[in-house]
Amino acid sequence: MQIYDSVQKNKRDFKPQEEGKVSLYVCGPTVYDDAHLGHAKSALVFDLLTRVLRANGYEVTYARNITDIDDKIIKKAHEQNKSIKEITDFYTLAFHKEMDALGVSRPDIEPKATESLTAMTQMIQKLIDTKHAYLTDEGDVYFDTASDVDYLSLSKRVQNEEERQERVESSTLKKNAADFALWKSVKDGSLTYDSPFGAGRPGWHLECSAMIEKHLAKPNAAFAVDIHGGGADLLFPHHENEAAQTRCSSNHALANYWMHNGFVNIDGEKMSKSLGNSFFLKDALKEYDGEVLRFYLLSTHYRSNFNFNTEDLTASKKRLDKIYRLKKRLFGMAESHEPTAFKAELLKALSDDLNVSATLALIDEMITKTNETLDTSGKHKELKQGTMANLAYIEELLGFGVKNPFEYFLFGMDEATKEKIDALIIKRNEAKKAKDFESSDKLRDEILAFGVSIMDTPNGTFWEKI
RNA sequence: GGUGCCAUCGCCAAGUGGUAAGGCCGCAGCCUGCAAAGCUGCUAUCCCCAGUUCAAAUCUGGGUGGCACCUCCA
Repeated sequence: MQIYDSVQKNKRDFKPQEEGKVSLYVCGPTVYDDAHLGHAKSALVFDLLTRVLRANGYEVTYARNITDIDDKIIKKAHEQNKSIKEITDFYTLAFHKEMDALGVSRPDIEPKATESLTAMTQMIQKLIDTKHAYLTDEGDVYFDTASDVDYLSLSKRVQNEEERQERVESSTLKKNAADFALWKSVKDGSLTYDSPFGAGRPGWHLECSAMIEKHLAKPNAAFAVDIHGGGADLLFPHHENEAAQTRCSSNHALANYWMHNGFVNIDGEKMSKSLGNSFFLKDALKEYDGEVLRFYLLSTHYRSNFNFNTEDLTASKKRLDKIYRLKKRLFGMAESHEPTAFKAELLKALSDDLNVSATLALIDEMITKTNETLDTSGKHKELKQGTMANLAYIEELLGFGVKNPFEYFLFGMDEATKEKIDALIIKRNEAKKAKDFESSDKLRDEILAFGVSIMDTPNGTFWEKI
């Protein structure tokens, strides 16, 4: 398997530290608002990664955190006159529901900041003991970036002299502009947690380092985790700071491989709430099957920037439809347990830094070839069983085609409408039988008006929601 | 200003030295009462210029045009 390392900036052969075992940590959401398409993209990318790693025989331990301590959460709680926990529980539940709709498997470990405070304060203490952190007169604890010779080695940023010399306003009492908070003292009576450094709240960067240490790191390994992932925006300062905290408080570096997924834009513009509906995942899920969104968001390579628009989304839906039509065509067939060339090629393509485009090309070629053979004559038992195995592998690796194919084509249709359509189809077939094509075509137009397409086959007339 | 990424058919998008995958759209055809679905065929020399090489979309240099990060952000 090959993985592009966004710190070394090249594709590297993947080798976990411990034979056959992979530890993966991904920065998850701050639960103060509904998830947007960018959250979906990130979750989807690392879901795919874990599937491919597992298919390659690795035993993967995947952790993705939930940030439930944050100023934005507190602000929202105040605005809505609710407790912090009400807010975080609500958005955590919503996040899970939406990820489920996208077919994103749950991580093995999902640590929360509120449940990691001991790990965090322990890490701060270590950093203070080793002179990598200092306490200010106001009770804040800052990481001393000047004490870490490797600071900025991750993002390869150059700190200019001006910045280095800068003495920040006396109120913050930071030694260096780049220094970041490990613990913020809070005296205004709002939410605080106890710590040896006084009441306050942990700095945001800290939780990931602490959680990794607590849940994934092996004491004697050179790297705390094999792979660390997240959105491209997190490389600096978030991951830079995480890396600094870990290397200065323990005897290992944070991660051997770094993976950063590209950003999602909407119609060429950076996402913002002013753009309205499609910003939130929950709204997109009202309009489209979660699996269509999954297919679409994964169809572009994870490192590229992604430009969300309905035209491309429709093209993706049509591609997914083809998988489901083949599933309908072979519905009920047994599945071969023999290895197929297709499965090997699929895994090979995905193992090349998640080359989804090459993978989708393989899938389309497989579908076309199968349909072509099926069109020519009846039998082909072996082909059918092999194809069922191929489709099952596509489900396992990519999560495409996991639904009942008949139900898939009914997305968003209520019972009453379905009954109306079925009734019209019976009427149309009667007209067809009587060779009254004028009536039957008129009835078809009525059916099409429901936003469906219909197809006459030797086995009867079927319809699909477009 | 600093750091970095990108530029392939109308649209989406692979391909990182050996002569341009795949999908959507479009056109022609098979099938069909007609359609739909499915299948077949057709559609690019890779932003520009110069260079390296037997050979470049792929390497180098210079342009031009996008974009991201540097502040909370997936």
